[in-house]
Amino acid sequence: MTALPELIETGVRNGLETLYGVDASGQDITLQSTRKEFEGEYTVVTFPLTRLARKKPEQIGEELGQYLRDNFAEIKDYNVIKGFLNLVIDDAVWTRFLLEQAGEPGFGRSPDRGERVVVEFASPNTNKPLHLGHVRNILLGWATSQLLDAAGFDVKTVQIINDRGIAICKSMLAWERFGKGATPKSTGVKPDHFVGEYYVLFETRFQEEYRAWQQSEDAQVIYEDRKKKELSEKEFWKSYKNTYFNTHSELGAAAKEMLLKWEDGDVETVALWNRMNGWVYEGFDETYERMGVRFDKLYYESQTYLLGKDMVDAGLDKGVFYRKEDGSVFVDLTDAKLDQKALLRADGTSLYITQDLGTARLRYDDFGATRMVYTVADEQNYHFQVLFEILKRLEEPYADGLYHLSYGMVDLPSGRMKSREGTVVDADDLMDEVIQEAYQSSLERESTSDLSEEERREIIRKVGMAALKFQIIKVGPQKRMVFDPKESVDLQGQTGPYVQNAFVRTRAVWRKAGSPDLSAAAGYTALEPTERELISQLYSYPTLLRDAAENYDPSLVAMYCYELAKNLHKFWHDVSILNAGSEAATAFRLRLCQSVGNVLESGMGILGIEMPERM
RNA sequence: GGCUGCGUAGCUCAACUGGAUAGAGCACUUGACUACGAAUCAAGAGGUUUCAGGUUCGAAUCCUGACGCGGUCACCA
Repeated sequence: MTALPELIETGVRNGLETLYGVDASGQDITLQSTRKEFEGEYTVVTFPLTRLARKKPEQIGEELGQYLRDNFAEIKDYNVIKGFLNLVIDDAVWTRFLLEQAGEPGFGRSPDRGERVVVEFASPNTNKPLHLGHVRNILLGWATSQLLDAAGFDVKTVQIINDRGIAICKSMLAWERFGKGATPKSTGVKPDHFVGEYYVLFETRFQEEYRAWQQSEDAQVIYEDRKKKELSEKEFWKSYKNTYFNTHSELGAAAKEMLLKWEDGDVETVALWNRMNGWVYEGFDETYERMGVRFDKLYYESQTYLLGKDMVDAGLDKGVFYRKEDGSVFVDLTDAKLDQKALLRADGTSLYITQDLGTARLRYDDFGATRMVYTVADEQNYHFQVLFEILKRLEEPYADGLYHLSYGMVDLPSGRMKSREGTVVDADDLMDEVIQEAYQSSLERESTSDLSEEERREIIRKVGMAALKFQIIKVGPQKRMVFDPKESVDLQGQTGPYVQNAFVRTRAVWRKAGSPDLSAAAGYTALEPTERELISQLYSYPTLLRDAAENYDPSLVAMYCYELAKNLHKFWHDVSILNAGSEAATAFRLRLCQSVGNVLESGMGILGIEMPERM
């Protein structure tokens, strides 16, 4: 069976040729699904055809509609409204599709492409626990990886963990000085939070030190010397903070010394570093597991930050890069409307971008992937433009398959999250809250009262996580989004639980039906509008998945699932299944429920959302 | 300031990439459970798509300008 959109498009082209004698092979046919208020499933827009056919849009619609109806059994009828030709598909097409194709295992998924893609997401620092920003990153990255998997790619998920640098040294120093040997175990604090507390403690102590110093004579001299008219004293000290850290601060000096010792491989320092990072990973693993994401490989900056120098050499040989007199290496990207960018310092040490060059190659060597997706917030758009341009000029074999999955930051109603103002929303707390929310909501219902405590807890977990995940994933990646943690996460309306509820209904009716004989379904021919709507929606699932994958946009899948669930609810309300009046109708509707349920489970599964059998 | 992204109902988001009367949910008003599950359904109200021009059969979408809000402009990561 030819896919309907292709069938219609070629039909239109043939029609144009037959009716008007014009060659429409190069003509784009504007085809869309028919809006709800009109009859039909597909709509051809005839405005663009006026130039070819040299007739009015209405007349083209009329003539084309007749041609299509007469020549294609699939097209049963048509109607024309202004420049829109609405086509009514024969019910036999829908029933055949439902009974023969929609139920196939893996329906909607594309066949194997034999192409590998690496998807990076999460990639946190190790000095603090994960927060709401990471949550969006992780959900988006994971869903995209599953989406690409459904589109036939061989997907590997990775992250690069920033486990080195001054930040973790601050935590280490604070723990060493003020921790008195406390451990996550001895305090009962989740290990990554434990480490984060020492990072915060460092900042607190540092601020105390800084404020005390501001009263000193030295400080006053500096202030008098450098103050600017437009800055108040308070603002001046705020802007001077980094300089203070690097020049006067005792704590700052100690932290920097610790970093140097780490870089020198000092045994004690490295041991402490390992210990504290170990705690962090233990905590992260718990969070990842709760979120339902896995990684095929972890990269650590401590092991990769020196990479990329050989690629700089290769670039110099190729003449893509150039060396300045002081020995630093640059690339000139001004002809690509980008800037000049440093790749190596004068002292030969590497930079962030150098490391990214190296890890790109490393991933290629590790996986042989021809595509790589980087899930990183849009504040790094420029960085990735530069990175990708450089890799292209180096003629790396994967250079054409690079994609920056850029996403907008998550804002609170009060604006951007700021750790200094203590407005950061913790990932673990957030999950606790939504599950608590689902628990409260479940108290109002009796539907699972016969289940064991453990089963009910599991359902509540699934419902809460679905609410959280769906709320975040349903927003298009590029869009900055507002998330209000104080406002309870919705469980009704356009939400994850709403979709789950539709799924649960499809299962409930099957439980009730027992194990029925469905062979009578073939005898059902006259579809209800709500059934036709559901089936044509199922029909579009494979295309939807391909589109979403091509655009790296899981929100399209979320919206699709919502729409499908919505129609299932309407169907549920409009028609009777077990008391349908005929064996054929009951059997057919059970099949329909089954297929809708499967697709909902498949689509939501791609988003990392689990479906409960009951709720 | 240069570059860049965004601005849609009170709020959170859509709009199939230029197509029909700009759609959903939340909140608000109203109706539907002795029915296969009411975490549901149905109905109402809510809009000068920031503003001003332009392109064309047709603009939330493309172009120009203004206003507003982000991001980014290191031999930092």
